[in-house]
Amino acid sequence: MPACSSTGWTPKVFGLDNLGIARILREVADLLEIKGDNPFKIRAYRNGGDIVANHPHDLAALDAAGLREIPGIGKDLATRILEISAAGSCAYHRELIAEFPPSVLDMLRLQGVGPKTVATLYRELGVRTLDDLEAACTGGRVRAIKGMGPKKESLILKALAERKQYAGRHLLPDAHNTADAVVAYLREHAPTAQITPVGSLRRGCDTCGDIDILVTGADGALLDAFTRHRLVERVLGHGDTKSSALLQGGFQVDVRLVPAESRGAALQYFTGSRAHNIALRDRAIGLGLKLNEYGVFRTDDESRVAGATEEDVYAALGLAWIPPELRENRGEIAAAVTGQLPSLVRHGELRGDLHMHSTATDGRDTIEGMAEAAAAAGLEYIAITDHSQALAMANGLDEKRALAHAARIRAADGHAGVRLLAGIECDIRPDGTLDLDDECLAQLDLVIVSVHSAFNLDRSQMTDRLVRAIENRWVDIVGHPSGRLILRREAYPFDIEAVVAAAARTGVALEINCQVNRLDLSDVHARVARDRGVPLVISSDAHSTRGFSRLRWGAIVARRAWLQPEHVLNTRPFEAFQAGLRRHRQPS
DNA sequence: GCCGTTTTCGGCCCGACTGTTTTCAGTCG
Repeated sequence: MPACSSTGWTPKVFGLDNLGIARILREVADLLEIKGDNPFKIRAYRNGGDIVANHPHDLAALDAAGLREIPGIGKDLATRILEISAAGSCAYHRELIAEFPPSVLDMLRLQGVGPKTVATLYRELGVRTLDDLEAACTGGRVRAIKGMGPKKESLILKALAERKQYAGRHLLPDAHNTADAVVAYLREHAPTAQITPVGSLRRGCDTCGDIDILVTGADGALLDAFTRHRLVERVLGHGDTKSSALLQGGFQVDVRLVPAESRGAALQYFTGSRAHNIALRDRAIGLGLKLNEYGVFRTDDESRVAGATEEDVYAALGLAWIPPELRENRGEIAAAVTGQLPSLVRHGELRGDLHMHSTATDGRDTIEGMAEAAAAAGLEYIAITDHSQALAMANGLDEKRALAHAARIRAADGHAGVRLLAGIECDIRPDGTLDLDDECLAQLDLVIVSVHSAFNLDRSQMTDRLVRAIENRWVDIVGHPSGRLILRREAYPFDIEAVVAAAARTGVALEINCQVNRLDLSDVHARVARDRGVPLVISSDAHSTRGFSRLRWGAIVARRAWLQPEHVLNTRPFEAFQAGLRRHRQPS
């Protein structure tokens, strides 16, 4: 737990949270790259940005010594982070902005446009914005530059058009659907080949930028077939071992052929995050080995040590096989060295689902219908948790209706062999009080509390709101605790440490909500909760009988958060689950 | 800019593909 030491603490005026700090560090890296600075310095800043963005604790609360304890943060980065977290920016960043207008960074995001091109366009043609760039291309000025030609020019124009059409990233389930369709198509053309999606999809990241598919046991004809897939809009590259194409809907799909003896090494290489792979390569070098996508080789005589299976590759590096969801360089390599990797929870281990809606409010199906669908999904128990009155739009329940609804749920207990709990998803008002009185909440079997309004409170107000709600005697679970909508809305600002501490103190569980654009808590926050001994639940928030299939995505988030079955309340049998709820615990 | 059982300097992951070249630089993952 980070603590503020007496030295180095600066009261914040324009302070930034981790994501804000990370954004500036990454921007420094981009600007240095355009400037043509030392590539390793660029990497240090970019790496620093990744570390800050994924750090579970609020770095603004640390002093220089505390920051420097984080691997990858040295003297200079610690200084920059302190400056940014106190003042909202740093002098070094401002110096770089003075050299290159920040609008040139938009150009870096274009497919096929890198830092050298951006620098050249700016210096030779004075291109500062995407509009400038479009004008330069249509005016034929880009092709006049040495090293560029008409193809480059039309490539940039296409990239500009696509940028307008597609935002770039996609929700994990959408990526899965597209990947499944492409894999099925490839299987038709190469029935005996081994075809596996890798990359961020295999790691289970909540969004995917593109889809990587690895193929063993096929030849170039399969790549030809891939480029003829009916959804392919544009072929970005087509060689002997790799083809890239842009699909309708904005997905970029890369298909790579690898020989059988390299399959494991390629699976590893194309699955691991950049940080995980760099750490593994470092480790290989330390062992006198070289790791690339073809295998593990001895440095001295280039002889092959491993490569056919992932297990062999990790074993050659002295490591246990690491589940793909953990390959983010967040401690998994150290755990693999000492044999302390977690035994991750699996979707099939979920016995219950604690968050769903029925026709009483905004659900589409009846209590009995939900019970039948739950049974079909292999669940042993569910909680029906309709909305409370504040959500008038959803026909939310007042105390009287909530209790009448609870009676109906209890009357259906055991329907289709499923145990039913009479619950509620009760709104948390802006001041942290709840939308139903305690007398009503006390008579229910399970109470989830959620924020559905007033997202614009400041950080301390939102933190107080959540903590106050958690402290209500009858609250069992906090639903979608951060309020984020992936690719649409950032999480509201709040202090995860304070919320987790309150949950730990009271025995309240935090939810991993499985709505595909929520996945809330996130992997990083769920891991904080786990580390503090807070119980978690994985819940579908189903609004119809089809909603139970979403539990799959929550299980992936849980795995990325290093959760084992014992960390997840709804892996327990019914009675043990009930005993784990806050209302049945003895007050401490 | 970071880091250290090869340590305070001198390393730092690396190969495929494309376009503009005629041997390679830039981009991407």
